[in-house]
Amino acid sequence: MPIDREGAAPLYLQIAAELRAGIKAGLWPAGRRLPSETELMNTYGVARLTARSAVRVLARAGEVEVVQGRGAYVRRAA
Amino acid sequence: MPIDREGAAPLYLQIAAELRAGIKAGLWPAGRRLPSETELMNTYGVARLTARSAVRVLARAGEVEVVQGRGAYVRRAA
DNA sequence: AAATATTTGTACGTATGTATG
DNA sequence: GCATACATACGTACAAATATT
Repeated sequence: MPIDREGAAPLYLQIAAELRAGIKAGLWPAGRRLPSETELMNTYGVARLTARSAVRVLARAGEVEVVQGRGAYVRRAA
Repeated sequence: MPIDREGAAPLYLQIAAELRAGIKAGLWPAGRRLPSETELMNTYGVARLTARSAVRVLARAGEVEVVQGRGAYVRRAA
């Protein structure tokens, strides 16, 4: 599902939703690393800040753990 | 020509231009290695990312070839 | 062979400036 | 003014490839 640049929701929330859907679908199981910010930039055609903001949404919600120099890792569901 | 931090052009483009000028002036002939990213950092007083970005400009243009663990080598003009 | 140093590659953290709605 | 979004730039950390000792 491509992101909608005209649409209502902010890009970073759309991407966050995509990531959530991917996690739920088992695309990235617990312990797996999410795509890097650079990969998200390329995948969605957004700036790094936007990619970061998306990942941060999941991090704040405790769904992933972000580690400097490594990446964002999926936490096992509680 | 020192780089201009206030100026219009982004630092990495200014440095890229400097490197191009050096190549054209024969400072680094074909096959020679450009200064390393660390050297560029020190020479221009910039961060590594900025030095990298400058070299990448030339690499994308096919003017140099970058090899991990070695450096950026000047290609002979076509 | 092994250890160390050099150099590029990748990745996140942070800050600032600009533009738009 | 504020939130969103892009671009630039510095900082930090670690991995991978290469070169040297």
